[in-house]
Amino acid sequence: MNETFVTNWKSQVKKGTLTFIILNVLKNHEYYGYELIEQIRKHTEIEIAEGTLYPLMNRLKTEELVDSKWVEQETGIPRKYYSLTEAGIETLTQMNIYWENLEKSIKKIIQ
Amino acid sequence: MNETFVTNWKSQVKKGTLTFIILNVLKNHEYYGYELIEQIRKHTEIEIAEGTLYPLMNRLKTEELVDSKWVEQETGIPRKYYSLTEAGIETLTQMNIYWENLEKSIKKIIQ
DNA sequence: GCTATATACTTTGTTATACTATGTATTTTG
DNA sequence: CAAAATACATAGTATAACAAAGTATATAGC
Repeated sequence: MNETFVTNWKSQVKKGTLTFIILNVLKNHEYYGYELIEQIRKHTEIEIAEGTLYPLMNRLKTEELVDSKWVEQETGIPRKYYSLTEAGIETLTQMNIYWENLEKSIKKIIQ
Repeated sequence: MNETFVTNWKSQVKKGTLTFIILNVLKNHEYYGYELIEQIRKHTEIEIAEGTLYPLMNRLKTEELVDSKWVEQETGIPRKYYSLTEAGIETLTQMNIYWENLEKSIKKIIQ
């Protein structure tokens, strides 16, 4: 079969959806980068490479959709915690509307 | 607000979803390129640029997921009709599984 | 004590793909 | 007769996921 095609397609699907997922996850809870990867891997079946997440978080910060703060640990490496900004919440609202619409459209096409 | 971000995000979401949508549309019906754009615009709210569709269809043909045939018109420009190949159907099955999973995961995260 | 693994963040280079813009050609509409 | 719609095509640009590599600390096994 065409394994490369499907593999590649999955990676393409992540463009956009990852941003959307991350922002939604941060809606109710602060997380640090490594934790985000773990949480999403556990609760969904989506694998996020570190080389994907950290640049993504920096983009979100540049866009001022998320804020970050370093938190020193009693033991171990300091963690950078991310939280949604006001702009992030507003943007997420728009994204949720678009996604709901898209999801319905696709569902309609599939069945 | 951050309009550019959302606009850009929508374009990113299309990467991957477009391929998925096109293949699903072709599952039950043959269409020609221009018609695909129209059908999808009417039935969903997804806009596909011509400069997006035609290269996409060529990729799908190179990957042997779709086949195409020119059909002369009694009047007007000949149309290139696309249909799914066997490989296309199998690939689509895999994609549908992944999508269903992703959709559930996102739904779980959003609620 | 040493090594491997896990944690935690970063950067560089590559690749795939949507989009803008432009072009060709035919047909229909005002 | 000009403009818009139909129908396909391509070149160039921008974006984002990913692999791979690196830094640094902590822990578990031998």
